[in-house]
Amino acid sequence: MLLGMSRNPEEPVYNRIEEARTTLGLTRQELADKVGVHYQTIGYLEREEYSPSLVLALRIAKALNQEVSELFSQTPFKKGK
Amino acid sequence: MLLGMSRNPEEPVYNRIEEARTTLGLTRQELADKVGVHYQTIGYLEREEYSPSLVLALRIAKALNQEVSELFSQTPFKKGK
DNA sequence: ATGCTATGTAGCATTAATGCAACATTTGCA
DNA sequence: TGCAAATGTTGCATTAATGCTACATAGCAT
Repeated sequence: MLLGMSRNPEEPVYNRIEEARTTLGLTRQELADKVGVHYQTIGYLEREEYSPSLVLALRIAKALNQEVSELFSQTPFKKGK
Repeated sequence: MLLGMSRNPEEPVYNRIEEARTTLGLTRQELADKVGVHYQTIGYLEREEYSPSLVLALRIAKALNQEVSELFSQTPFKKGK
């Protein structure tokens, strides 16, 4: 009825969170504070260990002044946008 | 320690899935098949009983030929777009 | 009326997303 | 060098999202 094996979903979602975050000179902790999650959560997302809920994706997009479609994609991003 | 009370989250996300779906003349079952979920799941989303994962939101947007930001929002939609 | 199709609802099981704590590692800077 | 901040990683608990089954209801044909 239990197993300590979370972290590692099925369907990948690629993102540019780290790129957009560092562009704004923000630390993970600061971004986490802005969107109201733990700083580790930002880490998991940047490393693409799992994909966010839609609500979180919307909050992050707003915090980073980007469109959801500019930040997240089902297909890998090319270099330098 | 348990309660059969799922269905009913905290933070609402508004959407136009039903509007976009009927515009295309699709049934819930058909949309569900296109995005690979249960037809009830589409129902729960349209009634805004919970919000989708980002992956599902991306798939739905693609199936309905819309931008994620056109389909989902943290603030209610006005009438007729 | 009968029947069919689309939709609403309820339960319960499973899995992914997130919180949170603890500790390792890396990097920059005094 | 060493310290401190930022980040990586692990483990476990909790909750939301989804699957799935079953049944009720509503509308629209024939």
